[in-house]
Amino acid sequence: MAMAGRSTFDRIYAVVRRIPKGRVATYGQVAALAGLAGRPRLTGYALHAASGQGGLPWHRVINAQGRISLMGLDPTAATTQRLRLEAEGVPFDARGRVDLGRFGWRPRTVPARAASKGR
DNA sequence: CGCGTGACTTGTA
DNA sequence: TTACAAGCCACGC
Repeated sequence: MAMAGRSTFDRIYAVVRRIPKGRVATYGQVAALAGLAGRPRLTGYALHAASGQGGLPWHRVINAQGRISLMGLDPTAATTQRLRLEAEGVPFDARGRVDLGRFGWRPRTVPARAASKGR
């Protein structure tokens, strides 16, 4: 049993684990999917608390600017994050940003042909 | 229980 | 394009 008292953090972890490989999600995106719309900071907080958790693809979570927030906090971890994403096929541009328009995660994918039309 | 801080976001200048 | 301010909630002291 256990599991009854799902903490806010656990919900965030569940969402992060759902991010497919080769895609990235923003803190706000994760927060919204976790039922915490409007509270993106909690996502960052949860990830910080999960620092060291194995199996958690925390590196797939970046900020809305397509940038790695850890830059000013833990440059070392930021480098690791970037390397992991590049290894999964997520490229960074010269300014160190990811094109969320192409590599941003799209949950509930495929709105029929609406999306397949473009491209 | 109160205050400050923060892996954030959005809006305005 | 960058910089500053306000809103938001959980954790640590």
